[in-house]
Amino acid sequence: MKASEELRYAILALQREGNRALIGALKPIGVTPAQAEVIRVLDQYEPLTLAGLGDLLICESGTGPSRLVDRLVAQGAVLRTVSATDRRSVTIMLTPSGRELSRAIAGVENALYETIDAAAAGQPVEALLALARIMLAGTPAGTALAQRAG
Amino acid sequence: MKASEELRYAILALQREGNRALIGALKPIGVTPAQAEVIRVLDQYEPLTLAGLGDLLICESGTGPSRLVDRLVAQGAVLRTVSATDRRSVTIMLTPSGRELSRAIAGVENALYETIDAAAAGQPVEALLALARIMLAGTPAGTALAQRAG
DNA sequence: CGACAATATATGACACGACATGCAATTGCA
DNA sequence: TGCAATTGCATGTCGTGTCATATATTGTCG
Repeated sequence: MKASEELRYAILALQREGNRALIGALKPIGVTPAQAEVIRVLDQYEPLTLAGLGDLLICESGTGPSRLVDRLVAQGAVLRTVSATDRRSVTIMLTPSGRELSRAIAGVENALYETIDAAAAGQPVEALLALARIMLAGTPAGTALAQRAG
Repeated sequence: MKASEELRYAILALQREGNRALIGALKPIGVTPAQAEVIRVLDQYEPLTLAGLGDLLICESGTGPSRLVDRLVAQGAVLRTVSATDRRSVTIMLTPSGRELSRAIAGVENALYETIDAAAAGQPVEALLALARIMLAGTPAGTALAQRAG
């Protein structure tokens, strides 16, 4: 198998296995990985419009994460209000319950990052991130990641 | 942002962007990335049972890729017959039309791999693959990848 | 031989993820 | 001012991806 082919499937496999692990870890909290990302982004960047949120999400939902936010509103984690200055756009913020969720999610994520650090110990992770930045240059997900990575 | 956190989101972003690109490239052929993977695996390993196919897929579909195969049967790319020796299991094979699809998919994939090679030129791809193998050790997707990588 | 566990697959339910379309509010420009 | 283009969001549709459950067939053990 070519290196580039194995690379493609390795990325797919890592995403799948990581996501499955994250689903299990987040289950006691009652959120999915996509919902967790929204909550964590809001905790750091709120208030955001729907489009602004979409620009910061890696798991960006095409035209806008309307339905993703729908479910978070339904479970009381975020507040969605029509903007006063532009009645087309909506302002999205965490509720107190959502901020509490964010702290719980942060705990799960930190445990995950320790697992990753242990598995990647002694490996050239920085070089891999450099490769990722090259391949993601100019893409929406790459832009979102660059902005959030600071 | 921690390196492990950026690594997690980089993997997610790479998978998303790569998948979007692949969707577009496969659209003229009329198959999705998941369907393309099934066809390519079958072309190399047929005949397979449903469980055997699932063990070789990176995009493994939990209890079995029944519905994924359903659509390929519906569009005439694969043949699904009940096994003679064990009437519980199913034998899956490509039709001539499916083999033709496989060749078209191979062309799209090769173009993708050239793009990847160009973007990754001079980067430590082997190191990334080594890291991936470590992190995927013991997982279903990792086992599938190891077997297919030969 | 007969109950019972194990196996292979199918199916229902829910939440994405991507694309296309539709609608209301705003902007821009003659 | 009037009206078309644009913007921001919602929604419909399709195909996964994951988990739980159901069904049929086979193997096993008393």
